[in-house]
Amino acid sequence: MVDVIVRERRLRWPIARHFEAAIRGQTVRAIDRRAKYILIRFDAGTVILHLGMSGSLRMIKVETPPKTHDHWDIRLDSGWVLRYHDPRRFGSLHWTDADPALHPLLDGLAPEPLSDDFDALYLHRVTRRRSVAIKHLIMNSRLVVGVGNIYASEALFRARIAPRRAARRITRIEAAALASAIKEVLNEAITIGGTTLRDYVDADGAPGYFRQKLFVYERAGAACRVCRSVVKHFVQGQRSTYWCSTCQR
DNA sequence: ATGGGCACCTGGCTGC
DNA sequence: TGCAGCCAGGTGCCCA
Repeated sequence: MVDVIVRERRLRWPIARHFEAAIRGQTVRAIDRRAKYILIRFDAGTVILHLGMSGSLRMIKVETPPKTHDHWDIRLDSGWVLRYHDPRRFGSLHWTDADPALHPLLDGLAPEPLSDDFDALYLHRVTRRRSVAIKHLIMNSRLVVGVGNIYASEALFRARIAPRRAARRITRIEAAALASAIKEVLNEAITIGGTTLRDYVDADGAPGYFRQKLFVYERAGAACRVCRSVVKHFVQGQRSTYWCSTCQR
């Protein structure tokens, strides 16, 4: 049976008034994930949470005093607490008593990138008749999920595709290379614990080591690890893009 | 339907 | 040392 303490309701969306009452006294049945949303399933419904840019979850003992930006706790009978910390408050916390797949935040999300549903054929199909830059497209969660700003640049580098290319100009062969590159980048990053740029740590406090594997992200001005040309940087849709104009076409 | 831009925040770093 | 300005790992929403 869990108890819930909310200290700060003002996340990306305000935490609903009925949130605590909805889950108090229930038992956690399963933990799942859809795109970057974490799902905590109870008998009567599901908690849907997102870490945003700066959110983190930690299991701590109940007597540990909360720090600044520790916005909510889910307290377990065992004396352990799942505590959410998020300085920028871009994360979110929702409750649904319906099928979470039908929740507005999850309904309409693209297939899981590591599943068989996400493949060359799918990616080629969704790029048809779209003029948006390919980098922008692979960060659109209705078409591709799991690819944030770092992995977008990295996947395009591996697929040798220039980030500003119009999606509709991507060939079948390139779509295949890109779908593979996305799977590869995500799999490798997950295996070594993600990407720590500044302060990201996992649940045990360990940093992710994918930063050492980055080919272009945050390497502007440095030599391309493949061809030794200078890695370039520009701002695309308010986000930093990094690429090698020799390797990527 | 698609695409572009903005919004939500704090903190860390840089340069004056 | 202080402070202003800029940038950041995400993504939904509004408007053209």
